[in-house]
Amino acid sequence: MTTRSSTDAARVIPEATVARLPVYLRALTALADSGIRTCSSEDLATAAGVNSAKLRKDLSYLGSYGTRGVGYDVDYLRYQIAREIGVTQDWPVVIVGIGNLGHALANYSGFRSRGFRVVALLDADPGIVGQTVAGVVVRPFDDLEEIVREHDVAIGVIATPAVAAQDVADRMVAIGITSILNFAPAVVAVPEGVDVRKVDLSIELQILAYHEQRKANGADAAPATDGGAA
Amino acid sequence: MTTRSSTDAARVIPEATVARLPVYLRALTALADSGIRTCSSEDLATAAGVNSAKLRKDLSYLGSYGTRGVGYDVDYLRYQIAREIGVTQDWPVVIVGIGNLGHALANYSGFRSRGFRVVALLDADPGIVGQTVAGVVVRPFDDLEEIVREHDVAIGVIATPAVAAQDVADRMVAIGITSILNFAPAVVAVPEGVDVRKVDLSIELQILAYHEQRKANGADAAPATDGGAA
DNA sequence: AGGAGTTTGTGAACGCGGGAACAAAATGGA
DNA sequence: TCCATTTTGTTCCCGCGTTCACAAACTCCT
Repeated sequence: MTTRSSTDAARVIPEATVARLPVYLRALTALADSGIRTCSSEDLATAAGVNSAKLRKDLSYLGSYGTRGVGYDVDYLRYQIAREIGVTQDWPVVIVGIGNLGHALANYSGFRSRGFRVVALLDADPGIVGQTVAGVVVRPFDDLEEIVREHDVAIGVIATPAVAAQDVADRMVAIGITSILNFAPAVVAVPEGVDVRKVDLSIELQILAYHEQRKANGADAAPATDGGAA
Repeated sequence: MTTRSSTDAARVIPEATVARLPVYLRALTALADSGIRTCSSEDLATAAGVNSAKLRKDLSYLGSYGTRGVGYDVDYLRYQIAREIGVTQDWPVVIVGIGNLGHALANYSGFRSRGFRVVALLDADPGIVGQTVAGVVVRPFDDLEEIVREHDVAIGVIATPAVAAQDVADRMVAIGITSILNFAPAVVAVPEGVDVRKVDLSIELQILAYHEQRKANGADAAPATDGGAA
């Protein structure tokens, strides 16, 4: 129905679908590494831990990249999803706050292999600035603007203590960063047009604790889990 | 309508609400630390970064803990939410996989301060076993069962490489762990009754990248026949 | 005491996402 | 060529979650 050329970026993809595309991408990479060239929606859905109908609907938002009666070409679909997400190119990223978590993030190889390149590590603590982490020298937080301009950075990662998070976010936004991944246990407010995603380690544990408590409390039934695999 | 006593655990709280309760808890703690004794739903909603109507509806699933015309008693509400989530007691947790991320998790003070106690660090690598991390000696993965029985552990954290994740999960489930927090970039399948939550660092970045790409691609411009080639 | 002003708790409308079921399209065999 | 088989792409329906809007309940001032 909709005329969609291969460079048509005007289609609207539901948020829920966008959040699953990286999972499909990972599953496809795993399949490709196993030497599998073609797969059905059922196969891929199993590998990704979702329902096959949901998978097909998700993929249909991207276009018709499968062949009825046959399935999907693993490499082709992988490329199409990568292109849609935008990870065929490398995204430069800065990490602010080189504590325990920042350390781990700087060393995380999954970033580079999935389309991201850490161009700088920043910290406000003079005791940390100058240290070498993951082969990179930690620079003072005030260098943020220079680094962002030099590498045209659009994505920033906050791994500072909670109290510093809002300040860092404000500074990032002022300099032109438009996407923030926040690991600090704090709500950061940003103006319209800036995306923030948050990852809170203890919140995830608390959610598990809630369900765990209910299991223990006898209760009536199993608390429907989110992605419980079959 | 529903008769709800303070110890009634049969009420069903929507998943979306459960996921926000820890955020409210954090916001309340922040308010309490600022010396604020009472707050309105508007205040708390702002602090938590949500809509006040949503906040009130969420809290209404727990009971009527506010006072009309006045607001909420910060400490009282905080206790009620903590009790509902189940973090008035301490939950013992084991962390498997003491690489970069496991290291950071072991050192993360937010766990202990929010109701969780890391009772053991485990790794399958003999080169890591025996090291002291966060004041705890890393033990061999095979000690899992002994530790889980000794401390009555219900929650396990997986911070291993992707290939090991499913094995570790299977082992955890076999031993009786019923809640898993998975940091490995892999889908883990578990039987019914076991809860799994996953945190994938690069997936979060990929979601940001998708939106970033769309911002760059001519944004919301009217979808002319030709995809904006600007 | 009574009314004005606040703020909570909730009923109802609405929109999004999930899942089943089916039509459309491709392959392969007779 | 034509039919059976397979698997995708899509439509329809349902349930959950979000939001609006308002009645109920409490305080404070006169």
